[in-house]
Amino acid sequence: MPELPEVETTVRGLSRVLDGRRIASVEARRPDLRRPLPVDLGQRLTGARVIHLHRRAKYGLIDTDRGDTLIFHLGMSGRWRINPSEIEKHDHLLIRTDDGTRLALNDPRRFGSLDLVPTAQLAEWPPLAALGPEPLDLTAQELRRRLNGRSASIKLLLLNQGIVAGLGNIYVCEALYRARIHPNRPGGSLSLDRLKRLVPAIKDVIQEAIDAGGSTLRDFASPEGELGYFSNSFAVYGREGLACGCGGTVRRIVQGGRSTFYCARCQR
DNA sequence: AGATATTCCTGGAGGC
DNA sequence: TGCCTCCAGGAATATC
Repeated sequence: MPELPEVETTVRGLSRVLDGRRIASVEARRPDLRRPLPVDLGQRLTGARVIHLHRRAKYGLIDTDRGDTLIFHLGMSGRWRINPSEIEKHDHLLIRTDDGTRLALNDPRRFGSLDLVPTAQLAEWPPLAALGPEPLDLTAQELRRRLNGRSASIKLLLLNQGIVAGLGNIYVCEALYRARIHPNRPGGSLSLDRLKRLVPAIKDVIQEAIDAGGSTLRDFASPEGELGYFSNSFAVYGREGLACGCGGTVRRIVQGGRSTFYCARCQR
């Protein structure tokens, strides 16, 4: 499931083939993903030159010299394929550049999105404006301020993109494990000392995953198609019933309708 | 306002 | 083998 590290890996991969290139053609093969695609997507992108690619939380941002930014979100199952040998089922958007590179955005579950926003108005675009800080920029003091007064579990609060932006289920589970914090702890009750364990744990797990080129669960592949390998490094995620290094056993509970994996012995 | 539940979608896994 | 049910999950939306 693409979280921040997978999106970062995707943006870096796309950057290698898109940065500086002119978009020769755009083909939307269906009118919507989770939302309708911009009706003028092809018209506004065709002929534009890509001048910068970047990322905010789990959004990939492609700036063009026409003053527009193409914003993609990979949802649950989205991935970009570069120079695919053939069009596959669920290739919803096709882009060809002036040097003949072909890109296909493939998203079977269609939880992803595509938007086109004037670059000058990016900061005010509601989905971006609502985001909390990047986890790699976070401090314990800032997180404490954002958790202050919140009674919901730290697990669910870390999934809230308005508090910290870019974390998903996998990396929240892994970060809480590394910080030895029980996922059910009310977020507002965590001491500054515990947040001083948690914030570096978040940064470490995110950075390690970026360095590993993104993890792969079922359906993530970096744009070139090679699989990331961080999933081999999960300490708790998807490991229900297996042993923790402390001698405890990894448990699975459901919070907010989604699975949380943790060790009840070392996470308190 | 915050907490909680529901919704979207497909493919893969597991049961029988 | 085939049919069925369940599950995965990000974020918008609805409801209390």
